[in-house]
Amino acid sequence: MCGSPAGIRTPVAGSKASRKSHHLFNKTLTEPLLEEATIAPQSTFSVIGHVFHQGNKQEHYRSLLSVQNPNQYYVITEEDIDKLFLEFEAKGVTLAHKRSVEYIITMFLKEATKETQGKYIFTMKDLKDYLNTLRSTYSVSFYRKNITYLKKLFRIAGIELAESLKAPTEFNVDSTIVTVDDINQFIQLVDSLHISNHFEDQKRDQFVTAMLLMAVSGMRVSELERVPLKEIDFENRRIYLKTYQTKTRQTRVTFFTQEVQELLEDYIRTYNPNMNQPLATIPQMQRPFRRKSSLRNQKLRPKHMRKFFAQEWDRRNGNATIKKLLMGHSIRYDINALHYSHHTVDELQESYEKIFGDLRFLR
DNA sequence: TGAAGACTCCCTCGCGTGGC
DNA sequence: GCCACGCGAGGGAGTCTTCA
Repeated sequence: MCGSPAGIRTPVAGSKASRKSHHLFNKTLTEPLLEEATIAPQSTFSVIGHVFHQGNKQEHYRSLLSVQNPNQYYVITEEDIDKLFLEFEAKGVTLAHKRSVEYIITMFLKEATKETQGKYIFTMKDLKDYLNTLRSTYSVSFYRKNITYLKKLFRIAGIELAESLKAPTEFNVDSTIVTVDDINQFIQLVDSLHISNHFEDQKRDQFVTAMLLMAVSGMRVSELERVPLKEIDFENRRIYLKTYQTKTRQTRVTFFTQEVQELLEDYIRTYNPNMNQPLATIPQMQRPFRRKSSLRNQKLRPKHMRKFFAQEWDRRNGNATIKKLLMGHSIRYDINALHYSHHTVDELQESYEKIFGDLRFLR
């Protein structure tokens, strides 16, 4: 193992350092291969040939190494890393996702390998130690992520260990239960901050309206951010989400209650916001939870509004297929929804009214 | 305040299995 | 051999926290 267990979080988490290390993914391999490279104090390597072998890539790289036991080493080249990221670029993944994979790969290369002129070399023991450290330091889900992208890199590099890497299956599910009372208490808490001048009028109204809109429509925070106010059909209480506005790239329609309709209209009348902008952005929704300790220490977050929608729909015995359609859940394996249970927008809204028509929070 | 880091959520894919 | 089904792995976007 090349790094100390405690060293994983700090050096890589240092954003400046990790940003600098991104040169890994842009550099092309031009240097002579492994000339007089040293891997570890006890192991000396030197180039013994530059002939490209058509067979196993790892054998080829090992053939370039003059070591006592070449088979115990695994080699990752910058070209392998470039190939990994070429795939992401070709797919057009988001910058955030690319960065998160870069972070995982950089962490591995830095902590578990030795770099010599554009080559990253490690042993099985290095890998085992690294994985043990990861497993004991981070959550299961983050450990799983690491396994996923290391496997991908190993496959590209022709490292057979890829097929031996298995991640634990368990993962954490946020099973927070959210009721009308929970949301009422939350609003009271916000109002207490408002009264004590910790919340400006507009901020309070924007925050509460946005939270309730998500609670009654089932929209995600990111979806709320992508819908300009002018695209909300206030009169009919409908929101048509386009492909670029949803997480799943599927269009859908969702609805909101009369109470939220009144809140939205009041907000617009009172503050005259830019109708080309959304009701609230993600930072505007998140910041109060960081800034205000009483909000920070309670259980609800913006994402729980969508959970409330799903849970309250069930508590009121709403139709499961319609819930899927309103929330934008996949119906790929739902034969009923896919082939038989089709609904017009009016029918969906009629069902919505039956279930959520009397839903109110502010009494 | 924005970006990075550390997760969480949930959709899709692929493979194994069992019934016909 | 085909098909339906279930399940776990893979994968990528979303969300929240931390940091400079």
